[in-house]
Amino acid sequence: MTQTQPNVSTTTPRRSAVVVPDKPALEGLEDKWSKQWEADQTYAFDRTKSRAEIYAIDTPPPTASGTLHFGSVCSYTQKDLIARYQRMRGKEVFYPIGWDDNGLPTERRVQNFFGVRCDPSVPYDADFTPPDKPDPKRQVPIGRQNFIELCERLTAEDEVAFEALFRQVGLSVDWNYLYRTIGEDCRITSQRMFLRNLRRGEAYLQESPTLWDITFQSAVAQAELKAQEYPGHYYRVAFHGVPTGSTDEARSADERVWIETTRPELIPAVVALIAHPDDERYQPLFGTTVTSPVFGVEIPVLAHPAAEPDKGAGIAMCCTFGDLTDVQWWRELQLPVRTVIRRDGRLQAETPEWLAGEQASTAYAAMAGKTTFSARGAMVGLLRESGDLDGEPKPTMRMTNFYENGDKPLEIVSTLQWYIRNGGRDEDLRAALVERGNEISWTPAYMHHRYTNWVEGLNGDWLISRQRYFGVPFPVWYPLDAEGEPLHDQLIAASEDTLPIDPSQDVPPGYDESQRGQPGGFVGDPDVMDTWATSSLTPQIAGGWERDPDLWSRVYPMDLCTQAHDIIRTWLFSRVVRAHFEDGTVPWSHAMISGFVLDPDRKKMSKSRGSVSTPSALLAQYGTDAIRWRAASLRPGLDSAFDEHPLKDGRRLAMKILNASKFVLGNVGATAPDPAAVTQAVDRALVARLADVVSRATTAFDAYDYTTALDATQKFFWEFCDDYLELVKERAYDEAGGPATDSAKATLGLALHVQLRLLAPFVPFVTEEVWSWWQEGSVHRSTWPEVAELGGVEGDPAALDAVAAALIGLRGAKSQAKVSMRHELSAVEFTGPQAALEAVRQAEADLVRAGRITTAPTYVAADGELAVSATVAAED
RNA sequence: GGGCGCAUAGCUCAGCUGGUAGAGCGCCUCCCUUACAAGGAGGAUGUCAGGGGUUCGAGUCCCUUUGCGCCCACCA
Repeated sequence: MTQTQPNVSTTTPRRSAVVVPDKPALEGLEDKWSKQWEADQTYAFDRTKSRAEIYAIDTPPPTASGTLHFGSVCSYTQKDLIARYQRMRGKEVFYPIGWDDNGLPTERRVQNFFGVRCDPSVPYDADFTPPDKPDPKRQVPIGRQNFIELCERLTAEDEVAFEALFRQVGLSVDWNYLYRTIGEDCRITSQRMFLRNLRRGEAYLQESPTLWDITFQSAVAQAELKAQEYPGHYYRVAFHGVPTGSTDEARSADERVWIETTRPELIPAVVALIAHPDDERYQPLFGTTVTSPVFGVEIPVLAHPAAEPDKGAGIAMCCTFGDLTDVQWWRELQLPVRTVIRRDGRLQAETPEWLAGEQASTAYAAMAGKTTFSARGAMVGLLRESGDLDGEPKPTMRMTNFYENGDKPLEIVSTLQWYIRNGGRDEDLRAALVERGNEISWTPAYMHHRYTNWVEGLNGDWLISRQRYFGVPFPVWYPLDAEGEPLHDQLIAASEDTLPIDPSQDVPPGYDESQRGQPGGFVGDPDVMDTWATSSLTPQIAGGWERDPDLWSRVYPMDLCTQAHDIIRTWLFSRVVRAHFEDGTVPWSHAMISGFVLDPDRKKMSKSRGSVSTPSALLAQYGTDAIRWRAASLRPGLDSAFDEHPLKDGRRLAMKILNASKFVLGNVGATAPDPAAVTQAVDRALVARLADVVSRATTAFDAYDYTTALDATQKFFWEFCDDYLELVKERAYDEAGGPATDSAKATLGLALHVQLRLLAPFVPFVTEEVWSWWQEGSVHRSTWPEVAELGGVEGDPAALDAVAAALIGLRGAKSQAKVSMRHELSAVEFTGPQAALEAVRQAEADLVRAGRITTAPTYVAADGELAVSATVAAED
């Protein structure tokens, strides 16, 4: 990474000449200034600063596969507000970003984009070119290396486009620190941390039932589940009592036990019937056996408290595996494994060994090789034939687990997988990780509950292996025994100094390539790590952990983590886990959680429903500053419905900044900010009010409350334009000059100088443009305004309100009379409390000119609000 | 079923430690005014979801009901 000295200017010397364009415009500002910022390295991180001077931000690496939607732009902008504020407060902001390009989303995009699919059995083809017209129905099988090359190619293209978009959004990230989660540094970091976890026993390999997506043919983690309603039927099916082992001599072979199931195709995999221990209906059966319908397999009837008496028939068929309750029963009751579902979701082709006898194997042949759906149909036919199906199936909607990006229900398959401990199976660890959550300060505070809730509800460790291709490989090999079977308990871990490695290409120490896959030789771990296993290390990746100890010592633990609330359970939690194990810390002291931007009908925006508002079009139409202004008005944590109307307001503000600044600097000729020249009462009142705004905006920003900071700032700005500017412009124009004119010009210069800086985090392009007309350096490297720089100007903010009310009263008189604002007024009378009248009297000269009052106003003391009456002069 | 959030003008929302209801948009009326017509000025608009309680006083605090949303659990 290149290290460049940023363009820092703590003082903001005025340009020798003020250059104001005749017709200032918003168009082109994004292009102009993003190029200039790059050229000047305005946001480059100065790594010579100490930890205390640095503000470090961990920001989500966006998935470059796919399009960015409006909500993401808002979310990234909200983080950027904090970054820009902290930078202006004098912090050296460490604000890197990366692309999360490995993982299933990329693979899926590549499959669709090129019309291919990965088949590891296909050999590498150096001359492979993807089909001209991708056919989603007939994806071309290609080898693993070819597939990875296509992933590399497409992500590289996507990332170029993404960087351009992010620059257009005006994020003040330091692009010199850009990382890719599939890049070499990331692979090293990810593998190194895995090896550390492995050495300490925090990562382990285990064969166990796993939630399995049959479409992607990979295990998925608990955090990636979504529960959805899925239509099905209840089938009432008979199991048969048998005399053997029965305590009840009266039982006969045709005695029936009725169960209800939604998955009759799993009857070949049944290992027990289970009812609640207190369920009187089934107590006589506990300890006996029954036989399954059609197949006649003898299975025990057992008691377990997880069985619910009021569900179905109250007695359940336990299969390996139909659902997570089956897994619990299998584990706690020590039942055998009888797997019939293959990893592709079909029933296995060969008749399982426990289905003994002619009848059973004939029956199974009707289901073999079929999908669960077809096999279910076949099984129902068999049950009807044997008379073991009672009545007609009853339709039902049941909640079923899906992979969050999948559309077929998950199966449960017993497989060998890598896990990282996360407290899901360990009370002490869980408590420690809950405690880590308490060490973080949360914005909004209630998001902390989401974290605690999730950690306390974990029911298993974190499954990190995926049976996929485009990801970080596990840096381990396994020796093969004399039969060529891998010895998983004797794994060979790579040493840290050889990373990154790919065990399918690299050879473990003591072996050579010819021994790969040979009996007595070795084999590489075939899986890759899940995306989250790598992105859980973004603080380490960005901060140079083990790669750049000097950098690491200056940025870690970081100050801020920013993200949306949907990934608290994944990204946020997983980073806490990794940091807890490696460093015994939380990775950052503060978490700011953003909400979603929803469809206008308040549904979650989704690409499939075609409702994603493309940010590019909106950015082009309204300008980046308008979009950012909108983002800044969305409070952390709260979802909001997409609405195009406010974007116009944002644009209006940006235009107003441009025009008001042009007026103040060009037409009026405001002078350099100089508090000492502010002498007039109304001018002092304005500065006093501005001091209050500075104070409020600063307090709000310090509390990550950017909406309040924006609110206070823009409210003042509009009043500044509508009232103060209108009021004093004649005085400021006055060619005769004098202290009163000097005071107006100085006040305008001072107010603009402060307001541009208050607005800079929100609308960086237009403020930078105006700043460049009269100041040196970037407004984004100038110092955040402080009350002290207003020179202790004493003023009464209430006086400003009184004068503004007077001016509004004068305009109201003209508006009611339906005449132009240029029209003259006479017989003006101000009525109100003494203090307000006094303030108005002090600004009388300004009011007379601004209101075109032709006769001396009169003042009448009275209770209540300040009121104005006036006579509109007759039309000419 | 557990947890969290929300309910204020037609719309989107602000109202901090309780003290006479606010903003923007939209709407109505007016104004081509030498910063701004993709503008400007003026104006109207509310049983603060319902019901209790504390208090001199409640949009704000407590209890409760209802409705909506999110997270988690729910697969026989």
